[in-house]
Amino acid sequence: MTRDPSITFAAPMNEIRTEVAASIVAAVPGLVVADVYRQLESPPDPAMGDFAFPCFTIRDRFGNAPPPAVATQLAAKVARPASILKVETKGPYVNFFADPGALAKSVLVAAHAAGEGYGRNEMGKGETVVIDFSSPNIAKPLGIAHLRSTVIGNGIRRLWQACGYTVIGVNHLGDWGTNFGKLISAWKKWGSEEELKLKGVEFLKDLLVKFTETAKLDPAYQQDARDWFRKLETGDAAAKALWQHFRDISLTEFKRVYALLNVDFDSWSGESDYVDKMDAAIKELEAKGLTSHSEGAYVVDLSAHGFKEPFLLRKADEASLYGTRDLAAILYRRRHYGAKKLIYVVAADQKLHFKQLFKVASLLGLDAEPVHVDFGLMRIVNAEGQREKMATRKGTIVLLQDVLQSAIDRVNEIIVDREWDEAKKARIAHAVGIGAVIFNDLSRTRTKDIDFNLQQMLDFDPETKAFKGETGPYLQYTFARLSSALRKYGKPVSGEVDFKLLATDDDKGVARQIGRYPQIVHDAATRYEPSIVSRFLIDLSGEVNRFWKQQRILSDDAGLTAARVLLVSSARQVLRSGLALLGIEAPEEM
RNA sequence: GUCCCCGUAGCUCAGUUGGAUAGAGCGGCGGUUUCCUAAACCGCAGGUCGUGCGUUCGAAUCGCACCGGGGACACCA
Repeated sequence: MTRDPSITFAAPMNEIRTEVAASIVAAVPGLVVADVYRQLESPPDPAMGDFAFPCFTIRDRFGNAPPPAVATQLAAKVARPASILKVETKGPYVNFFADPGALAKSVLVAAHAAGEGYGRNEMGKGETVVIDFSSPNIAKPLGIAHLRSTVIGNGIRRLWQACGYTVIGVNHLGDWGTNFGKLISAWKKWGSEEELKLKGVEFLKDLLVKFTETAKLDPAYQQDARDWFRKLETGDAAAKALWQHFRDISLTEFKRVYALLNVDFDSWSGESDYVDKMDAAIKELEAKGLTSHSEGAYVVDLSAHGFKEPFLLRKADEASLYGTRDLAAILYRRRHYGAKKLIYVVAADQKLHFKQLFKVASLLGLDAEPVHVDFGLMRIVNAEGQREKMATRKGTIVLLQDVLQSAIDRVNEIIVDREWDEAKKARIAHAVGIGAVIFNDLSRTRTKDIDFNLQQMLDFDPETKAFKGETGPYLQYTFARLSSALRKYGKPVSGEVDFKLLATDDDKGVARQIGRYPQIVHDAATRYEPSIVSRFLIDLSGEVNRFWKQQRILSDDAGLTAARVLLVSSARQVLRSGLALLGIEAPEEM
């Protein structure tokens, strides 16, 4: 599916690939270009060629000869396409070596023509998707665990935009529920406007923790909290005013962190916005006869659909649950935005919840595709050396703001001697520090759990004062190097150059990576996997830096310089574009 | 107990959806700068792909079983 050749967009490598497939089909009657195209692989080592055709499946057309013999016969029959330099047999494979000039031309003409739009496609033209991400709980500080949903969601949002979709980014704030009964109850007992002003959300969290501990010993507290939540849900003015106050304080703090991360949302409607839509959703369920009572609660029985547990609509005390609000929200998003796809970027521990939710929604006839994009948990290693889920109540929370700040501090150590004014230093420290943190998260497959480790997150050598290895700063550094060379060049980049001059393996290595980009964007979007972009940018930067060491861009040879300037400017453009997809800035200098 | 995710070099991870000799980064050892940013580049060392069966011309990749880590399993979100 990710290699569906019917999806066409500016993917220059695919043109040469099609030529290769056509040449094989011409040599072996009966084969279909699309099939052969799909079977073409990239050899594990560029020294083995650019495209490889495995001969295992066409043995029957060669008298069931062993694959290596088939390869030899096929190679002899293939008419070499124009953009292919040579055709070689290696074991069961027929390998095609793209002509460096032809490869460079096909890639760079496309990249230059598309400009900043290179890599985008029109797959989703006219369609809308809603993506729910970040979605923190009010009255708890943003912890490092919130980083995952925020940056993965932001990445997916940008990827789908790059595929032509209209994307609505929703921050579904956790601003409703029994917790707020507890919080109000706690506030009535121990609240202090002064402390709240001083400590902000941290103070609200302390109140909740204190309440939870006290309530363990005295059940009367629980009852008080339930009463307060009921008042809140039935519109009690005093309760509502306090809730609004806590919400405002939290939001102000959250927005500061989002600004640091360069993340924004189209909608901030949280759970509370669906309180007045829950009854309508429940009525729809009732109209279809899907509701029932069980153990005092009001539920949707899902046992006929392979679920042991029912979907809870109302608790025994009539109070709503987050599932009820999620149900109202999913219907609203489909109807209000006309979305064909509803994406939820939420940790893997909620898989069951979303399976149930999606099932209930489909029983109501939801005609959109809901997708739970799950990701691994951020774990913390506790005092006994055991991994466990981070939890606000256990105090095992690392503040996101603190992590971001220490990243920025480290960059400041590096650039302290640069001859820049303070504003510029601050700007670059911010871009690079935040880039390090975001990339660290987005560079691994999203379903894997992560052990929180600040040291590892900010892989930093105090001796040389530098970030090392496969990091955000590595990509930014590569970008800055290229920017520097182009600044020095100082002239407009021409798209009309002699591509044959880009003849070295180093030139070809860079061009090949640039050519992969459109397919990378497509694959990363359809697999909801920003790390595909991250890995690609590492590969591209590796090629660029190897090139940088081995070759010169600016030289006395005007023709070669012009060609290499085009190559390098395209690479730089892809770096900036790819980093932007990940939500990472690309400073010109660092 | 049932279900889900993960297990690849000392550490952190890739592995083109079943193909060639399993690749990077960090850490270790050794190199590279009269020249566009050395936050870089090159080389060396380091692997029974958790274990065992099976499917296949071919398995890190698919199936089954087991081991280890994490998570979920109705009135929290």
